[in-house]
Amino acid sequence: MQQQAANWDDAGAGETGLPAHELIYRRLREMILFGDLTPGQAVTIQGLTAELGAGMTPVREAIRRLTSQGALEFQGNRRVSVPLLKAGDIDEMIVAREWLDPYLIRRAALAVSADQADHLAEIDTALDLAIRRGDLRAYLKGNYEFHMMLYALAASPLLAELAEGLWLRFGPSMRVVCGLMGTQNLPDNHKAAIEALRAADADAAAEAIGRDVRQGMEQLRLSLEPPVAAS
Amino acid sequence: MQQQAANWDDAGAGETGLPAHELIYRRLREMILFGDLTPGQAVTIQGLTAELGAGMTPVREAIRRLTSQGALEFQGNRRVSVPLLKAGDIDEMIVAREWLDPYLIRRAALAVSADQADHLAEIDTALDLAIRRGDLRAYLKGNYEFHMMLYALAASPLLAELAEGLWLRFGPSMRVVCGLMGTQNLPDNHKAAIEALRAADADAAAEAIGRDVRQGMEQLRLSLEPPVAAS
DNA sequence: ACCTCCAAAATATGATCAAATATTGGGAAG
DNA sequence: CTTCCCAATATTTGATCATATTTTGGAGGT
Repeated sequence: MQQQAANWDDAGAGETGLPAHELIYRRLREMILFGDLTPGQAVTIQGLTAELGAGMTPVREAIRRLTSQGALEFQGNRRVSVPLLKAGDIDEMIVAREWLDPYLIRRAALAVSADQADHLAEIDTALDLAIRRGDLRAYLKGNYEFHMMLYALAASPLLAELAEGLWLRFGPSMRVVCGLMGTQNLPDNHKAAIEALRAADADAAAEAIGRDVRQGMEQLRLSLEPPVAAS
Repeated sequence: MQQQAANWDDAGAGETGLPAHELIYRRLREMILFGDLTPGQAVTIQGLTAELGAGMTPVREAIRRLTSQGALEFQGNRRVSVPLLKAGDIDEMIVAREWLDPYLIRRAALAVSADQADHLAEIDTALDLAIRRGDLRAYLKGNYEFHMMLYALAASPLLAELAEGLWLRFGPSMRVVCGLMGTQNLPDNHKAAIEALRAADADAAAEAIGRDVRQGMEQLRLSLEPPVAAS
C-alpha cells in the first residue's frame, strides 16, 4: 500500500491553505470511493500516520468523520475497518437510490443549461474511453464525477448530500465487483439521461437514471450473494 | 473472538467503559437534539473542553463527527456553529421525511409485536404528560424517542440512520419553534399511528405518520418564513 | 477609515498510558 | 515423543493529554 509520493511540506508548491485534517479526510475518502481500500480491510490510525506522513490527530479526525458517514465501521473493540456489505445492506441502498437519484435528476432536468449538459457529455465520453482502456480507477472516478454533477445540478444540497453519502458505502465493494466483472458490458444509460436532460424531459431522465441505478446496484448484489456453493 | 470477560478492575465508580470521545459526542448530540444549543450559536472547542471538563482531542473528534452529519456547520474560517436553517433547507427536509418516515413505518407495521406497540403507547403517554406539564425538554425527548423507536422497528438500519440524521439538523430550530408556539396544540397523530400498527395496517400507519411529519415540519417552516413584515 | 498589534482560538505534534491482539513457552494428555 | 491447550508475556494499536505553532478577529492608536 505504499504509494506516498511527495512530501508536501517544503517548497511551497502545492500549498492549499486547507488544514491537514481536511486533506487527510479527502485523501482517505478517495481511497475508499475508488477502491484503494478493500472491504473488510482494517484501518489503523498508526498505519495511516505512517503511510500518509501525518500526525495522529488529523488522521483520527478524518477517521471519525468517515465512520460517522458509514464509510468506515467501528469494529467493536476500538478497531476500525472498511465495512463488508451484506445483501440486506445492498437492498437498502437500492431502495434509497431508486428514490433519491430519480428525484434529483428530475430537478436537474428543470434547471440544466446547454453548457452543463455539454459538460456532462464530456465526462461521459472520458468515461467511455476509460472503459475501452480498461482503466478501472478512471472509470470509477468518471462515473462518480458524472453522478456527482447530476446531484449538484439538482440544487438540493441536503438530498444530494444523502445521495453522495451512499457512494462512500458501496465504493470499496464496487471496485471489487468491477474488478471481477471487468468493465466491458456496462450498459450506458448515461447517454439517454443526457439526452433527456437536453430535452428537459424529467420523466425520461428519471427513467434512464433509474435503470442505471438498478443495473449498477444489482450487479453489486449479485456479486455478494454467492456465499453459497462450497460446503 | 476472545470475548474476554471483565476484569474491569478497580478505581472507578461510574465507569462506563466507553471512550471519552464517544461520551462527549453523545452529550453534544443531546444538547443539539433537545435545544441546549440555539441556531446560529458559535461552538468553540476550548469552550467545550472547559464546560464539559474534557481534553481537547475528544471534543475535537466529537465536533468533527457532528459537522459531518450536518448537526454543526463549518463556518468558513475554522469556526464551527449550530446551523441556521433557511426555508429551502426545511423544504428539503420535508421532502426527505415525507418519503423516509412513511416508508419506515410501513415496514414496522409488518413486523411490530403487541409488546412493542405497548411500549410505543407508553412513550406516547409520557409525551402527553410532558405536554400537559409544559415541560418542553421532556416533550422533545419523548417525541424523539417515539420516532426513533419507529425507525428501529423498521429493521432498515441504513434508512433509519438517514432519517435519524435529519433530526440532528432541525433539533435546535425545533426547540425554538416549540418555545414560541408552546406545546399546547400539538395534534396527535401518534395515537392513530399506534392503532394502525396494532392493526398491521401499513397504509393507515403511513398516512398518520405522514400527517405528523407534515404538521411538524410545516410548523417549523412557518416560524422561519416571517423575515418579511417590517419595511 | 485604515493599519498595527494582541489576545483568543484552532491546528498539529509527540509523549505517555491503557487495552487488545499476537506470540511463545511450558505442561498435560495421547 | 509429539501434539494441543492454556497462560504469561511481548508487541501492536488506540486514547488522551500537555504543549508548541499558526491563524483569526478585534482593539486601539494614528
